[in-house]
Parts: sequence; C-alpha cells; structure tokens
Amino acid sequence: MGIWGQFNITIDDKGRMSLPAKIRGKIQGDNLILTKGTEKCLWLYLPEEWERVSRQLIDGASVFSLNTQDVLRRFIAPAEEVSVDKAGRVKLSSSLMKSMDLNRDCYLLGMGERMEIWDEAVYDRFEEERSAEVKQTWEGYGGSETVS
Amino acid sequence: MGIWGQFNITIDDKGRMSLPAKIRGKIQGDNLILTKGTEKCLWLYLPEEWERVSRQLIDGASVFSLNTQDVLRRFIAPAEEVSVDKAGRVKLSSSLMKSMDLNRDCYLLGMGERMEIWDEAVYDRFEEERSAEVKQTWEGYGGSETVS
DNA sequence: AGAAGAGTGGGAAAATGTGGGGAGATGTAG
DNA sequence: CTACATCTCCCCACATTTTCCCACTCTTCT
Repeated sequence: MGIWGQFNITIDDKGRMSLPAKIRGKIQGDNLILTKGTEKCLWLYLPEEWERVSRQLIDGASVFSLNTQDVLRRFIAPAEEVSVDKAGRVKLSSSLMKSMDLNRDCYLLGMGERMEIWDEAVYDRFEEERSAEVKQTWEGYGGSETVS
Repeated sequence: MGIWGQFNITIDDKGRMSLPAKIRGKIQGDNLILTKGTEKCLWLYLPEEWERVSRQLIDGASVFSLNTQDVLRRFIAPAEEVSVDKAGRVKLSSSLMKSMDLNRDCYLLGMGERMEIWDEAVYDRFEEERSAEVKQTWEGYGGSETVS
C-alpha cells in the first residue's frame, strides 16, 4: 500500500534523477506530478493521487479567501507533469531544483501517497533539528512500548 | 513469547548479518522489517508487529501536521523489508548501517516484539552512560517487583 | 569419531544506476 | 526566412551493485 522507503539518489548534470527499481515497479504509466512541498523539498505524486489531492484543494478553495489562494499559488501553480524515460529517470526543471537547494546527492523518501526529494545536506540538518520532537511524538503514539 | 536475549553478531563485507539459530526458530515467514530506532540502533520487526505499529501511525497521520509527517519521515519511510536467505542471513543496506555507525561487530538485542541492532562500541558506551538512570528507574518500579 | 547444524566467505550471473553522444525539436537573432 | 545556438529526448555502453548459490570451517551432540 503506497510508496515507502528511503533512497540515496543522484541528479546528474542534465537534471535527470533515476528512480530506484523498487519504485519503478509501483508506477503504471509514464507520468508523475512534481511540485513544491511544505518543507524544503519537492513532492512527487502518482497521477491518481495528485488528482485526488489537488481536486480536494481546488474544490474547497474560496476565491475570496487569501489563505486558500496562497495554498493554490504555492502548491498547485508550480506543479509540472514529468515523464519517466526508458532508463527510469525523470527530468527536474532547474527552477524547481534551485528553489529547494537540490544538488547532486539527494534523498528520495517514500511517504505513502507521495514521494519527497530532499538535498542530502538539507535533510540531514532538518532531521537533526527535529529529532527531539520526533522522538517525543513517537512515544506519544505508544510506539512499540505497549505490552500486549 | 516474543524474542529475548543478547547476541554477538558480525556483519560481513557485503552487509550480511546472520541471525542466531534461536531467533531463526521464532520467525514464521522469510521476511522482517528493518528501520531506524530512536537511539543509535536499528530496529528489526516481525511483520505482524510492524503492521500493527505502522498502521497506527499512518492511519492517524495528517498531511499538514508537521509532527506526524516527521514521524513518518523518521520511522516509516526508512523502513525496508528484508528477506532471510538460505543461510539465515539478512542484508543490511549500507545507508542504514552508516546512519547508525554499525561496523563488523554488533549486538543483537531481543526486545520482545522487535530486535535491536547496535554497534558494540556504541552500545557499550551507551549502556555505561545510562546505567545510573536505569538503576534508579528500576527501583522506582518497586525493586524486585516485575515490570508489566 | 562421525554426523548434523551453525556461521562465514566468496564467486558468477543478473539487475541496476550512470554517463555521454547524437538526432530531432525549439527558439532566437540577423 | 534562414542560420545558428540551445534544449530535449532517445539510445547505447559501461561500471557498479545486488542476488543467488555453493563450499568450507567450527562447534555440538550422539
């Protein structure tokens, strides 16, 4: 169910990012949707998931609400359709790469309904910053500490 | 019931870790789930237990909640399914090994529903640091009374 | 001592990831 | 409108990684 896993990927000089084989198997067509994430990363959606998420946003948006208009600008407007080439790679536009500080070495995170593309250095720093809170949230869920 | 015990294990040059015979007997299928732990170690789950823990998190996750997204990134996304080969070994990915400083000589700790994989040097140091607090916590439970 | 089981190492085939050349499309300036 | 430059996509080739299988040693039990 969904796409999971964390992968080290590289983006070559031509802006091509090759999808790990495990993920290639989960894609039916040749298209994916790429847009800006809420953190310093890009989001990569399967078409059907993108359809669902974006429709939910668009349908719920009020023309007169500044907030929802902002969400549309940030999330829907920058979205672009990317196609997977025969070697299993997608091309990232230089403008999206630059806006999220992506360099050669990146992570691809499977987050279930979508994937996230992070620059390695950016993500390592982010994870470090958030680690204490993450641990606390995990414990709040009961984690594996519950004895059955 | 559950998996108990502390074992010295070695990880060979190809990243293969052989499970002690006592543990092999407790595994029904050929699959285990490997992910990052809260401390400097990896967690190795039995599939059914992983299913329970991860489902609890995923079902409760909101796309816009930073906390639950972080927990997904930290615990669920890095998870990988590993299969046990005919010699009773599992392959650890180099990225997970590196993130937890695992070298050749490691410990495998049975923690009931999951196992933990620690680098020997890292664990010895950790245990040293925590020993005072552990003793105190134990006394807080009522000394020789069982912890449920 | 012999047999069976456990742990370790290594080789070969297959799959995966990466780089680069070149044809075609697109765009720009003269 | 043409010539030139740029960008994109497609294809092939190479190197590395992964996977699978087999062989050997050491311990343990009979």
